[in-house]
Amino acid sequence: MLDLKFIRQNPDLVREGARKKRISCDIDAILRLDEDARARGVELDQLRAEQNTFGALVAKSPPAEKKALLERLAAIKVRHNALEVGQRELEAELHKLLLRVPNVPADAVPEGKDDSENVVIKLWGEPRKFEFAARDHVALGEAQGWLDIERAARLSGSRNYVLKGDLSLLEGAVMRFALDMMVARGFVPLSVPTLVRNEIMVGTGYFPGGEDQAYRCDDRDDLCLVGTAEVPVTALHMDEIHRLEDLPLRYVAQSSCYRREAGAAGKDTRGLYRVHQFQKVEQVVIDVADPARSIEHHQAILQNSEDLLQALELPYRVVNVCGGDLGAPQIQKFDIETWMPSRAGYGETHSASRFHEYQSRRLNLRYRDGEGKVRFCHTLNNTVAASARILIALLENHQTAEGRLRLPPALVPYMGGRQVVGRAL
RNA sequence: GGAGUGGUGGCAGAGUGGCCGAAUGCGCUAGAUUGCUAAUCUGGUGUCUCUUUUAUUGGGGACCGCGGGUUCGAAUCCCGCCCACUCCGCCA
Repeated sequence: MLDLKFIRQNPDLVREGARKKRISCDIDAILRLDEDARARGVELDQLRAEQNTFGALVAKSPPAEKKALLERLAAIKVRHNALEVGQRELEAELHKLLLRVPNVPADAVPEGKDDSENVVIKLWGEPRKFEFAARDHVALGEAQGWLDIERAARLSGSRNYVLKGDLSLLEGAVMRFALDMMVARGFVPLSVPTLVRNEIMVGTGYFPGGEDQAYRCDDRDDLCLVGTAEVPVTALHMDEIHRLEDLPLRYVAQSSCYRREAGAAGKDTRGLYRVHQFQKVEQVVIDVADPARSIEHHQAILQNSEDLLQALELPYRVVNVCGGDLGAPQIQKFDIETWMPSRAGYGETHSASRFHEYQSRRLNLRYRDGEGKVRFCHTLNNTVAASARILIALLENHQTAEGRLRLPPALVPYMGGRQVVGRAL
């Protein structure tokens, strides 16, 4: 959410930001409502002030004077109530619109309509050239008895999977490696709920707008399954005012992630690429409202994930996500795409976002600065490792000619000291 | 799921219709005092918002879990919800 004052003072900047993101929103309607609401607010405050002064007199007045006072107060109340009802409606409407105003993207965000116009800013590693007929992760996984998609479909429908044996262990190994790496870098590990209140989804910017992508409980419970640990971790300190010396907060959390993938029918239907449930280790940073510092954090959390991919010996590229592919909440986003031979291309595995105050304003997540002023925090997050997709990359990039799987040295200690797993096919 | 108790400022805790944005204590903070530290004394110490001022400042309004209601007036009374705790039941 943007500051209403900011919108008032920079309407063109906000309009231009929305245009760049290809998100429609009616700034003029907001400004009109805002002006109207403030005018009514002033009048309401005046009426309340009168009410307060005369009300206090009632108690002290002799009975003879009370009647006149009460009559006067009754008149005030009539006007007040009429105004107040309208004011409530106005404010509710204003808030509704405000929730949908997109954050203003950074100048460094490239123009573009969708992901095809994201700008590659870095390449690392060489895609491997196979001197044998390479299998895709499904073929390899099924041949090794590591992957069972058919039975998973019986349990839970399409886009689900069962991992078995060494692949199940490998999932745990990657997650634990990611977690350990982040803890070594000073991030505080958290285990958090994956079922959160509706309010938390709004606070982190997923609602309104993303309802179709989230699994919701029925109306017995006001709960949603999160698509990422970003949600509960970023919201952990909502409604709090942090002391300056407690910032920055650096958190890392592993969680299950749930995505409905509505509207993706027929897209990426094979294998583990687009699934309803996966494991992910996520990093979240909460710090002071300093744009330069946010940029430093952004670089740092991007680097963390690059370091992980390099340790896993997986070729990747970093893209600067263009306006049209950016979500409403982000100032800027870098995606990391990892080489996946079966796609003959790079597939998105990480997403590093910078939000400024957009989330913290919704979450009422604040701190007291050096002058004692209360301000909204800046928030950022990035994937460290997301299980299903990182397994695709590991299986496909590190398969051997015999159909076995070579493990990068970083994972060897997490797989019982083995350097290769699976039998020769 | 049933029965009960409770939710007040950073924390503890008083407040049961106007004298309450809220006692008191702790914490924090500034100053005084003391060779230093500790202790003691004095002052300050919530958030949001409108308005005024170049700014400091001044004035108004709102907020005592959340949302409604009663009343001229609500932290206080009533209703709904959320949360916590205790007991019972059920269950991994």
